Amino acid sequence: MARPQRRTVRDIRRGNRAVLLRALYFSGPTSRNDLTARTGLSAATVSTMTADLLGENIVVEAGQVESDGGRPRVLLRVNPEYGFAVGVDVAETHVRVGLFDLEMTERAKVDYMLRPARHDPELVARHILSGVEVVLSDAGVAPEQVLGIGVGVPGIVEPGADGVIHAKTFGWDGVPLGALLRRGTSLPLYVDNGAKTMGQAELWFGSGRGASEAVIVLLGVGVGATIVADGTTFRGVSSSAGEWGHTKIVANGRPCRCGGRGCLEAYVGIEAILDRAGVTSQGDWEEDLAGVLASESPVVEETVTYLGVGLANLVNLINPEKIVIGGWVGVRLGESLLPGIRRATAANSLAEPYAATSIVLGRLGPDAVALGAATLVLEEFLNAPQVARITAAG
Amino acid sequence: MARPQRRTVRDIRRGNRAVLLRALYFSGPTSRNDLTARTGLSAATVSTMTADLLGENIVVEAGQVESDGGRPRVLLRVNPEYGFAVGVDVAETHVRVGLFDLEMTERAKVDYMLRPARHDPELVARHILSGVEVVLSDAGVAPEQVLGIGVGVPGIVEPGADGVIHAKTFGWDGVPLGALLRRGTSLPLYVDNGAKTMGQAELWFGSGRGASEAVIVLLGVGVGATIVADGTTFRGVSSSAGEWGHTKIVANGRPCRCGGRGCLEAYVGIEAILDRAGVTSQGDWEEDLAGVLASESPVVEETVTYLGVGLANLVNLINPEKIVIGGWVGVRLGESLLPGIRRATAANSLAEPYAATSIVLGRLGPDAVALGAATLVLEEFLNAPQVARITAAG
DNA sequence: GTGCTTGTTTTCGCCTCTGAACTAAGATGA
DNA sequence: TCATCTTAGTTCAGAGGCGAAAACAAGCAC
Repeated sequence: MARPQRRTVRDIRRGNRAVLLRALYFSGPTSRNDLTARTGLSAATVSTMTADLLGENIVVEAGQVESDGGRPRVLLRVNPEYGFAVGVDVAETHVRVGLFDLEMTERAKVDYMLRPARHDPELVARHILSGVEVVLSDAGVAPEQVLGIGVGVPGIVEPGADGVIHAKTFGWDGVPLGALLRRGTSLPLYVDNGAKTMGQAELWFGSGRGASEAVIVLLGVGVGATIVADGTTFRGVSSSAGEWGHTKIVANGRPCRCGGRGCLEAYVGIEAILDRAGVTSQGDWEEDLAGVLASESPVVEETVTYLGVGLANLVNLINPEKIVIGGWVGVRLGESLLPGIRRATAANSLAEPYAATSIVLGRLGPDAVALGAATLVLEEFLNAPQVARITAAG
Repeated sequence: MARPQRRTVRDIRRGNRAVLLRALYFSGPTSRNDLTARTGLSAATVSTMTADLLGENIVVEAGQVESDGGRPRVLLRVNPEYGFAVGVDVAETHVRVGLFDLEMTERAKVDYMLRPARHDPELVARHILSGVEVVLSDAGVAPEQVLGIGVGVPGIVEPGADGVIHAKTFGWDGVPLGALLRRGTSLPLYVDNGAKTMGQAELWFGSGRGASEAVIVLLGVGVGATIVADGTTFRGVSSSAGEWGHTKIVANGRPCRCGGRGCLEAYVGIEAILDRAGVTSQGDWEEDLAGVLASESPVVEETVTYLGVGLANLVNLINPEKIVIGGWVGVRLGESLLPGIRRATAANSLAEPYAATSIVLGRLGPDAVALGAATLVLEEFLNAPQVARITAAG
């Protein structure tokens, strides 16, 4: 029942080109010979296609490897400077703009502080646009070299060209951030939920690397998840899939800031943890959390249990091969409590799917949101290199 | 990060052939002219391809439609008798074997009763194999005409050729039903969880028809779900995705027969409903449930609430465009309580994803499991018609 | 230098799609 | 009755794509 999609002989070339480029990107320097094995394409096709890519400067040579008794292999790699991607993290307290080359090395970045409760959409858009200018000039990159701008934001992002956002905690209800940005730039824009961009980053460059069915959970102020099915982020019909933090684990339980009751976030979100521990925060949540973890408080054990229930629900429903625990709260909890979290998950899930899952910690830091946002641009580039280039130039 | 998959020019033909056949199958009698519009293929391609399909007897003519002032269109349809599919429902109390033509019209069926607690795998396999012989001879269909056998079973089915099953309630732990069956037949076999085959049936021929992102839930003795992503059943890494009945909605809640606590099934499974209502069953659960529903018992309202929580978790996590409530308990509850179920779901889910979801009742009866199992064969046929035929013949 | 090995490119045949020209089959109206 | 119009379906030539195999390239060993 998959959407009918006619194919013509040209699509093959495009598809195989993407396959080749992906192989080249993820395997690092590789010879044409290796590429035939990796992609399954014939040597002939690899040869002509790499010739094209070299001619377009998308791929460059990267030395040789002598072989015992035969012609040496010429190594190829994706040209990291063929183009650049901007990644933006719009968070509660700041807007961060980073410029990345194709290898996702950060070339420049700039932060703008946001006053809490001052999340004027126009201001945020201005920060992003001026941030783009700043990082470009800092890194000496021309706008024509930029393949696109990825933006990670809190809340739900409607599908569609306007990038309309609903973020209750932000006071945004129907803010067309994409449209606001498009007034100031003609570069391709990709707006997505920040938990999803972080998930994207962990999937491509962090602990989720190589997984095809996975869930990357984000534990921080908010609680969310990125569900990965068949190697790509699952978005659901209106792009809001993955709102794990507001699934209920205690029917009619603790009230949540979303207005509901018994949400997972109302147990394992940072505010909930501190509240349940009876901590009145002085503003530094990280320190507060460290205090709770160092204490003998039963809240710690309870938190592990609740988290285990939440994770077990994912195990039973999604049956992933890997669960990555990310977000600063998640990583902090995991550092000392991962074995307990695994036990709690096992206790609440079915044996078969649990046995198929490995639960690991994320290994990217707080910059993962911006990196993941830039990865949206990279993904587009790898899927259809020439098209992305044209759009960017136009 | 999707699996690299090289394509050659031949794959195009295969893919387009599948596209064409699907269009023909789901649109009913259609002219070549309509097919060009529906598939996006050129008239030339449609012409040569339909000629092939007519030659192979996969497609047949189905009359004409006169047009005002031009050559009349010749209607085409899939030949319902090109091949047949066997669908098997292995349930707690019986094994049912049905023979379906390509239009999924049931041509013959046979039931075998199972004594409770007498679920010998060998016996079940023998029932299935002799059932296949019976329905074939009843319908006068030769084995060579059968494209495959689909089997829906309780529990988790491991991916792989042996069709290994883990079904706690059945007393099956690692039963290789597929391997047992293969000893008695050379036809292609498809073994899948019964909730998934039922979901498949509702998706293709029932209330889920046309939905691309959907969840079909099954409420009966057990509670499960079929998650549909991009038009196909999502299975997870080891084929056990969708174990919704054992997701927790009350941390540390009521004990469940799976050994866990607070599972959804321990609140809305039929045994749980009756237990919570204080009914001691005489054996006729349908009557018992009717009694509970007719009473003023608060258990009814509570059940609606718990079900709403479970459904809301799906809404938040999966963001489907449609939720179909199936299974005999689900349909019975839904008949009178659907508005309340919708309210309870709304109360426990986020506004945006809830607004994007419609919650409807399943419209296929208890035969949906066998029908869905046969649909597994149909799906294979539509995806690669010629390959399926060859396998069946071999 | 001559043979051997291995990597890369070129040549050639086959396959698929599409646009355009062409054929088929009925309606219409003088 | 028959020329003309309209719409459906088929045929053909051309372009683009892939793979097998032959050809070419570039080292090593003796």
